[in-house]
Amino acid sequence: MHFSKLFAPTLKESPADAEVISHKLMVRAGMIRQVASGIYSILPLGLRVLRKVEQIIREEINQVGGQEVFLPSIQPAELWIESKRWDFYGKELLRFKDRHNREFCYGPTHEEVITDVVRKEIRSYRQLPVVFYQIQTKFRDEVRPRFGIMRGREFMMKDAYSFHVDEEDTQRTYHKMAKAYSNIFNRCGLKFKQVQADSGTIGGSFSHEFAVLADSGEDNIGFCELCGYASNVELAKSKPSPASTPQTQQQDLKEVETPGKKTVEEVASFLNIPAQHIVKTILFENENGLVAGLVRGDHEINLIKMKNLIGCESLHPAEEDVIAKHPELHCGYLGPIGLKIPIYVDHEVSVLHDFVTGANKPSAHFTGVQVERDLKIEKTGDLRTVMTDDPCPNCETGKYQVTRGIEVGHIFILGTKYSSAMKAVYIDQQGKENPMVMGCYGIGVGRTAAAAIEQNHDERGIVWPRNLAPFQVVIIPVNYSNDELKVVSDAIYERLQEMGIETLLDDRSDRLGGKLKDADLIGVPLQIIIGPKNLAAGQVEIKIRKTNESNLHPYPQVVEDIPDILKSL
RNA sequence: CGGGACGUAGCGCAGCCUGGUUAGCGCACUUGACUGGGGGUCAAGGGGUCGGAAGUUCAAAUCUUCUCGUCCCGACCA
Repeated sequence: MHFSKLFAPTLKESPADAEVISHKLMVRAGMIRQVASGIYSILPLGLRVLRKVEQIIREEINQVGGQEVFLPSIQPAELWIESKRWDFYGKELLRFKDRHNREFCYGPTHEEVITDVVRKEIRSYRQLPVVFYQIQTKFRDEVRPRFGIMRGREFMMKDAYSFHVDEEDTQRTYHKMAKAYSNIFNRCGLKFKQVQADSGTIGGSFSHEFAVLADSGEDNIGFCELCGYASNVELAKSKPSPASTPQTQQQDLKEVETPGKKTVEEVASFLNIPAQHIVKTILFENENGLVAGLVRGDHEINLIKMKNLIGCESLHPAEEDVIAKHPELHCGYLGPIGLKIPIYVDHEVSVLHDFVTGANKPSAHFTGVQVERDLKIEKTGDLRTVMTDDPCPNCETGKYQVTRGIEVGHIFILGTKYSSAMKAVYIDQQGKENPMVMGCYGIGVGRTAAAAIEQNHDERGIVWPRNLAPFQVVIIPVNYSNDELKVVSDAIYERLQEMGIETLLDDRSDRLGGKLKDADLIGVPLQIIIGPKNLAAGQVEIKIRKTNESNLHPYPQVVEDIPDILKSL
């Protein structure tokens, strides 16, 4: 490709509306342009990268028996009504009507459609298992799209679905798929972790996320370097402390005045005690009304764990106006004693003695609170979000590291949720009808490319992992209008093309500085710089983008070495 | 959905508070010349419904109201 013919509108300055580095660099490198909030046009350089990701995905998913299909982006409401998700999915589902006034949606995911295909065509256990996948544009009307292509509303996704006779067989495919995912992200040159994850609204029995470790990630990942345990903090288990016996005699319950001291920090410094000796009470609302969660003052309560412990349908932090309807509730002075709603307690609280809680009246707290003596507990369990340096729940001496992660892949075992609702059944060996057991496996294609930039960039621009680079080599003649430089540049270009190496020839009339800046920005792994002085000495300069290392090599022999140099990167 | 901010040339911004001829700057763009190893120099140019609508005023980029768009924080989220 000649650079003069490539549509790569590079920018010197970062766009004002970009926040994270991958977004800035993708726009600056001329890979993408925004069309509307969360909706982007992918320009040639961007598409080349996405195609690389797609191809890697195809190869690995084919390898584990996936068959590629292409399902409609527009889906009829009937299927979603059948699966009960038409009402459940909410505003994120983009809905509209056709000219006959029939309702449709733009597919945010494709369980319904693929299940519909399978139920119509597959009858017997002999035809199972099957794995289908597609790479398709999805639309989710996110409340807040951000970070460019990383969290767009419209986005490219690989989604795969598997159908099985039973859970055990589903697990076999699930594990194969997990391995394929590891291969994919390794080939993409990413540092990632496979972590336990919440299955969210897709539903199902268990699931793993593939998280690329990067500060700009929106998830928190907890992992133990010693034993390898890794989980999204949404459900990362906390290790219960052993029950302790009080060193002195139990204190008596005592009410103290704490005017204006509402936060844990304020109360801790006012009473001159550590935050660990305070227990905070957090109000939530579920389908049955208000409930309270208790965690230690220095801990954060975890909504998902709370929901799981209660076993309720929905759970969210109590709204202010709901709290306002209860005159006995005083925010800042909430406490479990005398509270007339179900109380759920973190197990770290249950081993405490002589702690402080709100007194359920303005400007007062209790000290000397004892769990056994003073609290009426609905249930105790793991309620808090783990933090760095917390003990690992899985091994003896390990500790949690908590870092940010970008969720690039997610795999689920769905069970029979969709097959039951939509009657996707097979006949087993006994001639009996059973719902198929399903698995589902997604990868964000654009997000994977963006995550690769988050992990591989420097102050000059993108440093593409070799397998994702839009071009492997860029040839930069210092002055292409100089005949000798042009002849050599063209010759190298021709030869590399013959060798099947994706090469960009910067034939533009720009000055060298500009061409180098663009090459750095775009992130092509190898630069071949051809200048008059070096060439007169029979040499060309080879520069490695990643390390900025630059070496002179004899021309023309060096051209034949390029494949090896690339492999060594 | 709650809170905050922004919208002026392709991009990045100033001007607005305190209304007053032809609305500026940098980059980019066009033409020419000189240049040619990290965005060079000089000269000459082109490009604007100041997001939109209504209002206040002798006069609106500037003040008011409404509206649309975009971004940030939060809530939410395969």
